[in-house]
Amino acid sequence: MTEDLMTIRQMCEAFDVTARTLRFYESKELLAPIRQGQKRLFTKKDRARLTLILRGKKFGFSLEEIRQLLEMYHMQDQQATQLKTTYELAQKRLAQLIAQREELDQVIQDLQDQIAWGYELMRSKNISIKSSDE
Amino acid sequence: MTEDLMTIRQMCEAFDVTARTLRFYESKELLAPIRQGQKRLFTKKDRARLTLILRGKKFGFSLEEIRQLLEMYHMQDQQATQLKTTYELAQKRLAQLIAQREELDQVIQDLQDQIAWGYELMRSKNISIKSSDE
DNA sequence: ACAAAGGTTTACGTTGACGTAAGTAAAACG
DNA sequence: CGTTTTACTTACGTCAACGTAAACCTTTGT
Repeated sequence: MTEDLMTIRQMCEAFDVTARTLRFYESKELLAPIRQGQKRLFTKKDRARLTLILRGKKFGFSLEEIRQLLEMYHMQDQQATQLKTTYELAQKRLAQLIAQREELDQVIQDLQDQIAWGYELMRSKNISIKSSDE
Repeated sequence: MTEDLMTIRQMCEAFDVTARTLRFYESKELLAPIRQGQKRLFTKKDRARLTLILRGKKFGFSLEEIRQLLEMYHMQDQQATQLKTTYELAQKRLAQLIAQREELDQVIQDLQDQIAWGYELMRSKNISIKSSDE
């Protein structure tokens, strides 16, 4: 049962990141692996956090922004004020994300139109298209 | 009719970017304003491109990636090979964008769940919530 | 016993995307 | 006609997010 602990190397392989990255995240207080002597041991909690970190990164959140969002996960006993602040911050983020999705829909539409246009252009020039396997 | 030309300062105000940014984009061949002596004059085409650049940036495209995508807009007379390459590149991008949208939907869902959880937590602690105007 | 494997800290290097400052030149205004 | 305004080039600075190298432990297999 005590074996939900992972070494740094195992983490690297599981999440496809470098050891440097994990140590860097720790230095920025995004992760807090426990220590066995010198060595880091990453818990389930660390893995959950890392998943969120990597997900956040895909959408252009800075590490500092991610750090703030991560706080929300562990505020059970914190002060009310801070909780409320984070709650409001989360609301703002949500609004941003929804706006971002609308824009993304637009970008996808634009690109699809362009592809259709390019397709016609290619047809008119008799360029064979095929899939891509030569 | 020759007045779809804008100075750098006008561009800055219209798009809320700095002059440095516009010159930087030119140096990276993302923009190609015409010159009147030393001075840059930005055409409608430049503005269309800048719109796309800024839009692309919102979704984490690097300037180099954006540059490649921009090529598609002006390939009318180019070689077929290049056209085909770009066409395929656009297809890949499209797939990426759609995947990104799916992930974004997931992030939005997660955040909404968290907000609901935080809301309950706050209710249980009798923290007043209100809108935010106070 | 000892070398290879895996881990550590410390610290300088790098890349992308600009910021910022210095020093000119041209143009528009009072 | 002098002086602000606007713009230009050149070039060094910056910040985030790591990469990379050096120098060092410690365990583990043979």
